[in-house]
Amino acid sequence: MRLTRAGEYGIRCVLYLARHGKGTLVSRKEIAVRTDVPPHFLAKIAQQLARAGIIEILQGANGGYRLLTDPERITMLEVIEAIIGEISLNDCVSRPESCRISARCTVHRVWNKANQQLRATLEETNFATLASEDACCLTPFPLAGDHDPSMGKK
Amino acid sequence: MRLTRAGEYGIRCVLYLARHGKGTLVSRKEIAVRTDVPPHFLAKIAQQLARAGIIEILQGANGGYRLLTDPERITMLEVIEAIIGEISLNDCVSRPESCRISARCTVHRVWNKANQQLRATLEETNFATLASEDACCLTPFPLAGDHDPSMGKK
DNA sequence: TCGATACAAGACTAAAAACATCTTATATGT
DNA sequence: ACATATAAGATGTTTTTAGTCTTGTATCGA
Ligand code: SF4
Ligand code: SF4
Repeated sequence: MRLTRAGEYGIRCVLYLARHGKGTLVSRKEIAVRTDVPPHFLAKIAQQLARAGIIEILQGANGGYRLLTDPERITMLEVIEAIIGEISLNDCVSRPESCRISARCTVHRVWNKANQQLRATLEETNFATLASEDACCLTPFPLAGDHDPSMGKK
Repeated sequence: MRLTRAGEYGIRCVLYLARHGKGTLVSRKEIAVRTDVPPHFLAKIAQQLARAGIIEILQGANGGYRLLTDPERITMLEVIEAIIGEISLNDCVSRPESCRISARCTVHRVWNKANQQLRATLEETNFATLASEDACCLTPFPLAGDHDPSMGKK
């Protein structure tokens, strides 16, 4: 009953990009270092985010990732489900046919309700809100100026 | 982001017992067969439920399990957390120290809220309600009379 | 145009968790 | 005493998670 590491990393990535604004290109290395995510793992996560239409990936020298949408139009639910698939607290929530009594199961109804409620809460939260509040989801210290010359360089 | 099988099985076990009422002794074999849970797996789950004070286990010939509390005083949250531990949607919810920025992380606050909400929903649901509604969480067909001579026998 | 840089894509591996079973011991009713 | 029932934990299998590695492709700029 917990988020996977990949999901957490996906949120960090999108949040980092959101703080830089829609359309700003940021290198994978910078994101990886600043959000404390293994670079190759981030690559895989980014690909899923790209497939979901949340970010765009630019190849080549000076390549990187950038947000395709305004941060306020990206929800936590979107990002998480792009990475780990649709949230389902119990197997019978996403696949009622997996349990033959699901149609008349009172427990099933509770799970459905809880699941829907959880998804709604995550859908209410957008990345503009997350990024604008005073706190931030990044690891290393120099954050304010957004331009650390040591970043983006080997 | 899902319940484990053990958690699901624990709920089935308690619900089956709840339908028989507090204090009624039911053999492990009967519960296992009727709720479609592997008998040895059920044994382990039952031990956790016993440690949590939800059921009592009687050894010896004609042994079995029985509910210690009135079904209306047992919540889904209790049963689930007796099996899988405290619900925690993200690692930082149960162990804020696992992420050094949790104190000032906006994402962390969303998880906390969602987690609390989920636990509240499960806490609202008790087994008297679950057992009294027309549907039931059991697998085999003969349920009404509660006395199937083929059960409890080898 | 060539080399350096940066990401793509998927194969591969290690570790952990989930799921289940097996074995030996203990308790109880007849 | 014996049959029956669970206790407790060791063991085993499978699946998922987490992370790395390798080979290939795209872009920039000297
Ligand atoms: S018994 Fe009810 S809650 Fe359990 S898996 Fe089946 S439908 Fe879902
Ligand atoms: S960055 Fe925030 S949400 Fe992510 S683990 Fe740390 S505290 Fe939790």
